[in-house]
Amino acid sequence: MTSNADAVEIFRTIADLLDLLGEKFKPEAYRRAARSIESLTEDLGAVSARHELRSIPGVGEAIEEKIDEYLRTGSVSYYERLKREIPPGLVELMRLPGLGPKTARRFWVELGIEGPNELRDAIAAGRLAGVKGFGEKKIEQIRSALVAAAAGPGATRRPIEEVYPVARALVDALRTGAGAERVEVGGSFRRARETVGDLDILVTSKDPPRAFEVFSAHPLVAEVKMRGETKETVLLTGGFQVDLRVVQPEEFGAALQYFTGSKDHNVRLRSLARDRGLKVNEYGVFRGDERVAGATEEDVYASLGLAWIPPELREDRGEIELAARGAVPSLVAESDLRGDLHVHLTADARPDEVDRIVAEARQRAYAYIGVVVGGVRADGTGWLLPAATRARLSEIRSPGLRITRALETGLSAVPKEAESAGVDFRIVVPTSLPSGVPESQADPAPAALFAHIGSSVASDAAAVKRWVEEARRNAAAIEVGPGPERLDSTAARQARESGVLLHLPTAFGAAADDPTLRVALGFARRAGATPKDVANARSQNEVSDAGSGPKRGRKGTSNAPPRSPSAKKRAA
DNA sequence: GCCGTTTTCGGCCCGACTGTTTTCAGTCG
Repeated sequence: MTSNADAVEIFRTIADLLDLLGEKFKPEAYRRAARSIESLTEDLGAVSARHELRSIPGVGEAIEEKIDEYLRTGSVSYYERLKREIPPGLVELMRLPGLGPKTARRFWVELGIEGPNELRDAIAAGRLAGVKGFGEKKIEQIRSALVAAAAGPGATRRPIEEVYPVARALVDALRTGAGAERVEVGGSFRRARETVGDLDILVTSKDPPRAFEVFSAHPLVAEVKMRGETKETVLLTGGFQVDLRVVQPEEFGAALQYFTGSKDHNVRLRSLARDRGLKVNEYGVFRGDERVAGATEEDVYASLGLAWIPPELREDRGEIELAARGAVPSLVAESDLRGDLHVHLTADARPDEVDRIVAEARQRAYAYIGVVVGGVRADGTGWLLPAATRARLSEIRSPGLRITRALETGLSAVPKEAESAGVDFRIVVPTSLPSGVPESQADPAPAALFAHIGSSVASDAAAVKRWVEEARRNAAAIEVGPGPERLDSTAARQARESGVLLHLPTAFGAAADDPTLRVALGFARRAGATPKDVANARSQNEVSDAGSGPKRGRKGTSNAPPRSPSAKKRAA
């Protein structure tokens, strides 16, 4: 069995092994290819079958051959040979913080050390003392890195929704307490990647030392790792790393662009600049010694002949070409949202909860909401909101707001007891009725939305593909956002490219700083979604048309949610 | 090993910081 993730790991390790051999440019070439493969929305096997491997950025003749060999045989002979040449323990060594390929190689060549255990013993035996380039501090640094590595994996990337509150707290502290004028978070957080390895915070300040003081005194900060003139690195409790950089106002745009990345995007930008006789760094865009841009990101891109590119697209996946043609898509934004088809109440909600939801929808100026009135539990039994609450839903009127009722069911599994709910459309969730549970024979309401779909793409790309295909066949939207039950940005891109609309959770009833919607928007934007690609950014009219794509098989008849008579008239 | 509105060969982002140096190499992002 082959997988993209497996191929990525092979190419990453090849890069590390080549690093250890002292190769200059090959390692980056293999890493580049690995990053590209990681962000693919389909299996390498499918790309290979179409003979399109070379269209993957960073994949040329040699890497194409290795991918094909991997797909055929499950292994790569070049990789196997490198592993025989170089002790695998050296890769572990060079991955220790503060150590790199050069140092690991010196241990191997000069001291015969082939792995972490041997290095630990060598340090204990004093064999490093007196070796050129290894002073007391360096040896101590290595010793503690070894101890940390032995204690288990260090700080790993964290889900972006967990990082939101941390980012917010630090940004607030810098704004209010540190005299910082502009404050922005860059890095993969700003690009809305699913996971974030560290935070890069940029500020302008007339008093940098004060910014550093306030920052390192923040209650979340456990340890100051490093402080220079313009940059400070701290570790939070739990080991999460945050970098603070203080820049001049005239550099702010260039610095934000630079520290937002991605690496591949920046490399492309730099070579584009070089071709035009310009130089880009974090201080600005320069022609010789003259700064031609730097205060804003728009200036930086414009000086290179490019339209501004939303951070979520900066992955070198064709966005620079789009920006050169002035064809960057207008990605969906919060202000585009016009409703929510998936509003949950608690199962025992009282009628006044309905009024609360409606008030919130009005406050957001939404045109429609779909409220879940019942569904099917894992054991196959149905549940419904209390009768009085359902009655309130049916009778409540709110000018300009259409209220529809949804039932959560399996793809075809509608429990008989949920029949009486009187619903407008179904939300399909991954469940099936156990044998013996009576299934409704009535014509079910159409499926307009697929939700609660387990979607960690890395773990089961095939399952995501099946759900996207089912959503497409039902002409239903599919939910995108944080958490294991929603599609991530890679799966969202796959859905969008298959012509499936995305649905964003708008977090009814949540606290003002709840990150769910922001993260969902970020994922949708990473997937390249414009308002037209998002079900709940469409007008009520268009949403009512959700069932007008490829026809459902079986029992599907009407569109969902049903159009109001006036909507039908307008559409006609 | 990849790549090309100057190139199919000759480039490949670039600056901050640390430690160990006495002018710089290695690592990191």
